[in-house]
Amino acid sequence: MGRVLRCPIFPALYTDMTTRQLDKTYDPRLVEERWYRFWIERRYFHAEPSDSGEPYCIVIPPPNVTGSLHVGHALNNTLQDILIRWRRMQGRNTLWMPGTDHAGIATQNVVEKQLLQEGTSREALGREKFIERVWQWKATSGDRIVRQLERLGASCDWERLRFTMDEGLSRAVREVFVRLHEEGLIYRGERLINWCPRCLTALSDIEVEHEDAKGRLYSIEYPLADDPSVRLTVATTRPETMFGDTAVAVHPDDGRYNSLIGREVRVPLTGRTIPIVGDAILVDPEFGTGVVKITPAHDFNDFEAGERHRLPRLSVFDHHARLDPVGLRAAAVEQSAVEAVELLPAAKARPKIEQLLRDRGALVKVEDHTMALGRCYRCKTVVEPYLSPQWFVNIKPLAQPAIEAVEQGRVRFIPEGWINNYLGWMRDIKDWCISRQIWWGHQIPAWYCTHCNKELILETVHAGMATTEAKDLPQASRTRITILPKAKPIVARTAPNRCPTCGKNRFIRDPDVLDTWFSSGLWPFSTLGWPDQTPELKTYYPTAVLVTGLDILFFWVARMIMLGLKFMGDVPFRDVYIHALVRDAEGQKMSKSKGNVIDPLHVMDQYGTDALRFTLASMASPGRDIKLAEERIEGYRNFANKIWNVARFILLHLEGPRAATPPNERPFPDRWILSRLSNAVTQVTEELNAYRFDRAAGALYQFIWHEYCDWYLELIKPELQDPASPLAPGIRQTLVESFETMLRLLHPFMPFITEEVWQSLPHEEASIVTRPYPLAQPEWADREAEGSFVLLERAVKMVRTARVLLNYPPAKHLTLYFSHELGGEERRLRMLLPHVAHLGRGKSEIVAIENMPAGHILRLVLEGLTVGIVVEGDVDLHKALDRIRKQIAEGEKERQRLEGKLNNAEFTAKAPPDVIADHQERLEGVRRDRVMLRDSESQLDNMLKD
RNA sequence: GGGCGGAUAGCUCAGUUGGAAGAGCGCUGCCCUUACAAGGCAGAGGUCACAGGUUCAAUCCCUGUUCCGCCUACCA
Repeated sequence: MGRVLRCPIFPALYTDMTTRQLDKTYDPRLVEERWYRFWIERRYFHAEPSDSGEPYCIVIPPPNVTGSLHVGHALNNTLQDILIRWRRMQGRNTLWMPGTDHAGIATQNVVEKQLLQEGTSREALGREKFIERVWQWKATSGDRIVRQLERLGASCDWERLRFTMDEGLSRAVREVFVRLHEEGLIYRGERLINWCPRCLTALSDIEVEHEDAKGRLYSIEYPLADDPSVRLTVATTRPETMFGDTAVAVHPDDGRYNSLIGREVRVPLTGRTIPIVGDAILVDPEFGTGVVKITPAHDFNDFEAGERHRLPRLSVFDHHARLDPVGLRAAAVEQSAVEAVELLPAAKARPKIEQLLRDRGALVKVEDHTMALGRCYRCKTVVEPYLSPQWFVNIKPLAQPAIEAVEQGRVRFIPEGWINNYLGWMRDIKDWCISRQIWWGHQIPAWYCTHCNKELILETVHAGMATTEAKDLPQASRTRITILPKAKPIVARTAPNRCPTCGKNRFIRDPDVLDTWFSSGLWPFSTLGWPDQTPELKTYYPTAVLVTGLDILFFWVARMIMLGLKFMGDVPFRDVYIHALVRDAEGQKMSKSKGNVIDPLHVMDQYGTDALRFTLASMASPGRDIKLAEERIEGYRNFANKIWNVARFILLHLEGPRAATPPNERPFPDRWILSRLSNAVTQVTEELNAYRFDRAAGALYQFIWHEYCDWYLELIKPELQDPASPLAPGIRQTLVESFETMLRLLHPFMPFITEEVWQSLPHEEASIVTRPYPLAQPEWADREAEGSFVLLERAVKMVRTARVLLNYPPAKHLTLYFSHELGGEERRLRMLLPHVAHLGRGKSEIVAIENMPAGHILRLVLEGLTVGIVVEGDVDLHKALDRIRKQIAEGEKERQRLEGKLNNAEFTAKAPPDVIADHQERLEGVRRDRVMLRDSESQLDNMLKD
């Protein structure tokens, strides 16, 4: 004990620990940061296109710059790092491309909150100053997530770190935008879009999260304009939108109403009359009253119905989703009603409207009703369908090739089940709203000639908004402009010099920025240098695999496939590995508000990075969410400690000569462990090839703990502890060799402890990081040794069981007789007996013989193996008798089951021969054991009577 | 409303081209045996959700039911 660890490469690494002894427990805090720096200094993670080896590239799902490492990141990046480190060790030209995402709305929110605390706002600052401020924020805090990924051990090529707002990536964004616009695949138009009244921006369809909410269904009577005695009853969940109604619809085949089509009804509380139209798409005559109001400016279905019937659009909300007095008056709402509801958000306006309708006698009934509510995915505010001019991608032409690529298997999904999800979404894809009314992001490369579009550029956001804006917002925001849909944009890579129409050079740039996911959609090629044809692009595109969570399948994965195919002419990645969501131990989604968040940084502090990584890998079974419990992490912390102590053991016993022994001269334990090791190598490699991280981790755990530690180390201890042992040099060699191989096998999963331990072993290379990944050694496979082990294990377990059963103290001498009924096993058993004696614990003298001496001998039986135990002194035999009776009962059940089966004519006629032979063999064993057990039972009985 | 996935030991989860049910944690008992008590050894614990069907044989394949997740959707 007490060897000094010294790093042979960088002795300085250990200067502060030169007197450090190998403690009994592994302390990750002492080693992790040190080794990470070592790896970075040696540039092990850096890749060049000119490097040797088949390229293997993964682009990181760029975390938000605002992000802090959460357990989902930890899982995602652990899996990527396992793949990358594994492939690097296999000699591939391995690039893990890292980067962060500017995360438009999220980042803007973070900085805005800061400004609020400082008593100011982005509007007061103005656009340029604000953006400057965000960059400043990014410079100081934006790298936090990068440092946390380093902490996780992520072997990214940090020299290539990218950011979605880098100049290079921004150039790619402009290039893509311009080209798509040139092809007519990007257009600007006034549509109903999802609007977040808190973020004050448009959202794409998938940025809206749906949830069921309790609401009410209001039935309201609309009187016929020319005959108020006839009233149509309309049901709505949102009575506040009725002011914007521009028609009511009935089913054209509905005999109750179709004669009324073409006549008009009066909208209650207004001076307006609107037409009755027939619409077979919108109206289900079976539902409700069969009459539907149409509000094209505030409902997606109604918007489309409005298109079909060329109805006007009346917007009655402002951009804070409050009832807008200007809009209300434009909709001819009665003054008293306007005063009652103006500037109220929908939820507050609803009871007032309910009262107004009641007073008017227009409210027929109100029922409880559940409805789907959309919320902003960033701030959870209820989104409002809102009419405004926006930019869109005409997505169908891009979607088609992306559908085919997956159908043809050019992009594989793992697990495959998600393919249908993907295809279903892609086939039904809607145009993508890509403009956002925020400041932080890629500003749209479109300019308007202020001369030619004079009337179309307004200083207010919406005709109805001026009043509310002036009231609520500071001075600076009033300069905000709205460019009406009819304005003609000039889309270009750089700002235009002169207007092609009028020749003047006064332009205003479109104030909108692009959806964050527009730039992340280019990530696999923009990070590699596109639009330039760089060596990186040629070498590493298409990338090997994308590792991601399901939550961004549509946001990100689908768009990368579409844009990759469009601009690179090839898929961005061959495989998409989709991992699960990490939940808490109760299966709840982790969230700050629930307070059930497991902080990976805290976990790493407490248990070590390797323990966290191994836990996540172990639990990454496909198709099932991960319920992460802290006890599990603790278990793998113990596993790390186990490895640490193996290293201590080996260093302790390494003194003395080592010699390579020819395979056929190796002692049984060495032959056995090498055979098992080769098996583990094969298994781990196969599982990694199939992205079965859980099974690979399981195989490693099983091999290292339960084969290597529990059996191999115990088997060789006597030889190592015997200074005169002629076998010791060979065993030492196998010991070091097998352990080093095992460390390499484990390294992608537990990089820190494997490096730490590896460095303490004799070695020539600089680091385990660049050592080759183990290959299965066919010459190590040894069926003979594996067969012997099975016999050994049985014999040892019997001796151990016997001691426990008899309550036999370890110090008390035990004489054991073994016999084996199977021919040919006798010799093998004799060879194993010294090991049995040693592993059986305590002092044992073991003899193998065919005929046991008569007398006070207790016999135990296990699968054809019999052990006779000479009992000395007083022992409690009742437990042993109970055990034997239990065995007899179990054997009896098994015997009946097997006999029943073998007596079944159909079974013997139809089952495969090997199955039948197996059954027969088992039956023979059971019968044999039965004789011995009965014998033991009566012996014990007699002994107890004495 | 549509689609997908899950239901196996007290807990978290593996597994089986259909042929004697597995791990980790927890629990019980013994052991501080000079690598490791964050350990060792020996145990207890399961009609593999329910009901049918196919088969010589079903936890596994098929059908239906119940419960739980997730994705998706315009039913006012």
